[in-house]
Amino acid sequence: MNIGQAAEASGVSAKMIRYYEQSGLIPRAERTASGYREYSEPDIHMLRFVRRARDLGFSVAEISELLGLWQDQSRHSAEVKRIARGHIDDLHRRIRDLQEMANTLTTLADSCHGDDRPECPILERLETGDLIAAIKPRGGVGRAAR
Amino acid sequence: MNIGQAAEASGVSAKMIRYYEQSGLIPRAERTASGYREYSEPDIHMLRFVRRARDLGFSVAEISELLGLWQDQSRHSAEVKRIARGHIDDLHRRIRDLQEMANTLTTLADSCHGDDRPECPILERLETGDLIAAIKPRGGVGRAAR
DNA sequence: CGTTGACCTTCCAACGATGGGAAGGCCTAC
DNA sequence: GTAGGCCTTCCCATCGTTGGAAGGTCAACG
Repeated sequence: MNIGQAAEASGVSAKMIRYYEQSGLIPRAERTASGYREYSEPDIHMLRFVRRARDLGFSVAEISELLGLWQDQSRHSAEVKRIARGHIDDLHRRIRDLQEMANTLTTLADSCHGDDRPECPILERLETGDLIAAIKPRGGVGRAAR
Repeated sequence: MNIGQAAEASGVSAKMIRYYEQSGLIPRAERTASGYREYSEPDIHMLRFVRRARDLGFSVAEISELLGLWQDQSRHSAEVKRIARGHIDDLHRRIRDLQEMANTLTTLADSCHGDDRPECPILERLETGDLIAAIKPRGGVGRAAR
């Protein structure tokens, strides 16, 4: 199976398949005499595993761990669960940060008339820094969320 | 005021101040005879505005719009509100995507024994693709969230 | 006046995951 | 044999941010 067909079958773009191979997440694919990558059913299986883990927001580093455990018949499920829990915590942190931003900004927007006058509490608060509540005074809420 | 002091006073790192200047978000700073950037109170004011907008998760492009309106005495608050609402919608989309991931993964993790046996529903579901619910079948949930 | 250390300057690179595109080779159907 | 659709590698861009190297400047201290 060509890389294009593998991409189609797995839902991972050909670009990303090459990238995953190059970065060591997945093993080097077999090659035909002319240099084309060749994929078999187990390969597609693995690619789908990777895509589903990506859909759950796992980083490539985490997926690398998960793939290792997936292929390790003597794994302990506790290890898998630990990785999952860590990722869930990460997701919750990001959700909380975004929610704080949304809450603050919603309060600001609600207090803005939104008409053709220039007065605007949103700009005023951004200017004075009196961001009502819940905004951490320093330390990268905006950064952590990106 | 030097860039270091401006960074201290505004909460924007010197690195980022240079980057913002270079990318056109903020105007070119005054320079001393020896080439050092010089910042005055209004400059610090603007930098603080930028930092607060970043803390609320606005992109640099959005901040550019907001800065323009901030300095435009004939602005319409409706325009500011429109940008804010757009960003709030974006935040909610990202929150929803992350929440879906967290929900699915929590369900999976809850069903995993987490002991020293290899059996693990998390890996099984990643393998089979039967991700219980709420996971969009395709189309970059994982991508959109990053 | 000289040295030292803390600052500043510009330039280049990296992160993480992904897409775009160019230049060139291969394969298949007609 | 040729067209056009694949494939290959390589480089670039994104976005916001940080790190570092190489070199200039400034203030304080002896």
